Amino acid sequence: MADRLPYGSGRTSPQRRAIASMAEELGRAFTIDDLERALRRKGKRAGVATVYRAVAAMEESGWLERVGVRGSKALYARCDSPAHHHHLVCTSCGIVLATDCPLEFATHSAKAEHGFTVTEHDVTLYGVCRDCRPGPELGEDGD
Amino acid sequence: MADRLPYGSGRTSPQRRAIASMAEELGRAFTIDDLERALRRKGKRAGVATVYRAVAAMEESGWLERVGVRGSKALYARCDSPAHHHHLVCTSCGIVLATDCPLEFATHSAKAEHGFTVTEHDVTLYGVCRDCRPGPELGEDGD
DNA sequence: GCGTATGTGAGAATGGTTATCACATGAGGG
DNA sequence: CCCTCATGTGATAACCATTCTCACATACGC
Repeated sequence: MADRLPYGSGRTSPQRRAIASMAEELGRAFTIDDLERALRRKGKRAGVATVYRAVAAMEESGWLERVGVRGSKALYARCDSPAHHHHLVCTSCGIVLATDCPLEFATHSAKAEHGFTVTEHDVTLYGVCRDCRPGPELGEDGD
Repeated sequence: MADRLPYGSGRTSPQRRAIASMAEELGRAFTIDDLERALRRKGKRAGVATVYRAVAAMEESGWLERVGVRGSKALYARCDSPAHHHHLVCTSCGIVLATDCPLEFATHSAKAEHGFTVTEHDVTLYGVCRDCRPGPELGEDGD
């Protein structure tokens, strides 16, 4: 069901159309930089700020999802299923496979389901510990 | 107790001693900034670069571990167990609890084990997909 | 068509992190 | 002890992904 609109209630524009169609076309995880480069390669131009804004809007609408980082750049990917899930990002080709959420699945299930060999994973759970519930944010960061 | 040395084979220095002891003392997840601030509060001074280098060295030696981010800053925490595991980071107080690795555990187990209420989690598995094994890194980033 | 809320883009600003480089110092050997 | 020099320090500049600014352009409801 891809009838979800890339920009939700936002406006469309030639740039945004190009960006959305390129994100679709890439079919794998990409950085803002990848996206810009791909656009340029197709003769489409879009300022950096515009690409960042467009990607933020697409993420906001749920049409795109942040799927981790590559180096110091954020990684994004098209995301069809509205249901909660997680991602298998191939470090070789960048393909992104969706997989069910419950953390019960593990490395071997990734392998069984997708033939995907997990070599690294990053799992951190955020929440509130026993002593803090229900406390405020750790707001003493001052920045 | 900590028979593992904070700096592995590296040298020690007043600054590094202060930094390591402060990391120990904090007893919870901290950013470089937190660490610096805590040092300053104790009258110990250490340049930014020094703190970054010290933390990098401590991470290298396995004495410290990166346990995610807070905003745009990297989060670190003392890490005793050499065994592979994951972290429960309290967004309220920053306490870090270690938990066994296998992804089979889930939200409810965090709750059962630690009284920790998971409100968010970030799970991404990196590896090599069926079609790529055994391929090279996705090195076309060009920067 | 008009008006205006919204998108665009060049460039500056931000902010965490890393590199530079001159200087200081820990620690092993003599 | 003292020398040596590999290694650590720190002020500062550089880096770089991302965000902001602001003047201008344009989508789209009326």
